[in-house]
Amino acid sequence: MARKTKEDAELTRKSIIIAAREVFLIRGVSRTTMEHIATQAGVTRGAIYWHFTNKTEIFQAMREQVFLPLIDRMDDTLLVDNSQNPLVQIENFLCGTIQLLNNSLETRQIYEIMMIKCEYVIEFSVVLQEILLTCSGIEEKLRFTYEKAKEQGLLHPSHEPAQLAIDTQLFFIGLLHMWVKDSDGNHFRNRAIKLIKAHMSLIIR
Amino acid sequence: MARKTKEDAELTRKSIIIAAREVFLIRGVSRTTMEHIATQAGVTRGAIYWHFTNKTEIFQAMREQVFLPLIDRMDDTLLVDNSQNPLVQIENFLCGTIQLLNNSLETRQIYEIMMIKCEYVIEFSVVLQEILLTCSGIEEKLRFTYEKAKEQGLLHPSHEPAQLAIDTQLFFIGLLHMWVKDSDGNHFRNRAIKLIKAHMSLIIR
DNA sequence: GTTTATACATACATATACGAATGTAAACAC
DNA sequence: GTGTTTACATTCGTATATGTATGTATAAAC
Repeated sequence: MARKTKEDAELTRKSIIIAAREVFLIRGVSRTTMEHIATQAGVTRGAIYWHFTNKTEIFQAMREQVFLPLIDRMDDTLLVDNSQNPLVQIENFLCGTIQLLNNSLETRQIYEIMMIKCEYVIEFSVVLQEILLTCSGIEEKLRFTYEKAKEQGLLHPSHEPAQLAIDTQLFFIGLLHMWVKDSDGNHFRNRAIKLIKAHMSLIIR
Repeated sequence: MARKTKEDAELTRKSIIIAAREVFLIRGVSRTTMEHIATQAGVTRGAIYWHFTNKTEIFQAMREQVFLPLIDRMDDTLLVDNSQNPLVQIENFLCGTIQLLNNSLETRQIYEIMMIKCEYVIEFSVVLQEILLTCSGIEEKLRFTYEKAKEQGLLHPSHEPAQLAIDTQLFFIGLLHMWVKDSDGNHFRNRAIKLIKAHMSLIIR
């Protein structure tokens, strides 16, 4: 059909990513075909192959929409802002992530896709490596913040920042996984904020 | 070919499940075909269709091999054995699971498949429900054990058994997920036991 | 205003997967 | 020892997915 302007082309590119997200969520990444995505986006496979070389590239484009903001927000909340109580900073970061999941359908769906609608085979091993790297980054920033808390005497003397950082990180990874799986919301989604506060209260004294 | 005895048939059935596990691990559940499994098992698709109606049924048969023992072991460690310190019981249960993963290739692979090589689409929603149910069971049993600990004065007065149970559960879910993803072993696998002890030490006083 | 590159749609060739139907030889029941 | 069922292997039809090649109309470059 008719060629479109650059702006139009960028629009269809984005609509393809949105369509992919919607179909990934329902059918899982492996089982969705280019045709599924094309139909959902209201284009043909030709359009998709013009913008992306294959499905993995669409997946990566989708993933960047949530991971880059996550790291930014983490830096903002944990590293930059130095005015607050470090423990409150951590709590704010964790609660902020949950609130983001609650408020942003897009983020919520992409998390769900990445956690339970995707098979991390060799083809996706790069993604897995990136996830591990991101986790290392989170652990480091948590440790940094817990160290600030220790310096300010907010922690129990026997608690080591490194241990607390990992414990909080694993708690939160577990929470995110259950948050995603608990689509009814009764077990984890509705209680997430309370669970975070309870976790932090275990650490304070 | 020649018909085999009942024992032989049971053997091929089991070899199909083993083959499925090996292929699932490499290619992911969605991307493995019956042909892949058949080739790996040294049989034809005909044999597989004789023993199982479809791939999901093979997956379920594989899954039962680890989930039923898990629940049994949980009951044994947390509920039945009343002689020990409840907090030690919990630690033993958690460490025991990690040791099982270390010692049993089969368990390790099935966990990996269930966590990062499987897409939980509608077809597998039953599995997801079962996982949530199992988690509820774990939480309940942890709470029961933490209540015993509180009765014995082993907990800090401000710590509620219900909160501790969820915190420990989420910590452990996170640990299992990272344990599986960390195939190099440097970040989580080698440190898992230490991390569990650190987590429990946060609770003791 | 002509040319060229772009942004797709369409068509095609190839490969793969599934489930069912059919074939078959030996185990088992009698 | 014959009939029947079992435990598969083989074959077939159909559907679906992929990537590429080609067609095409227009935006943009000049």
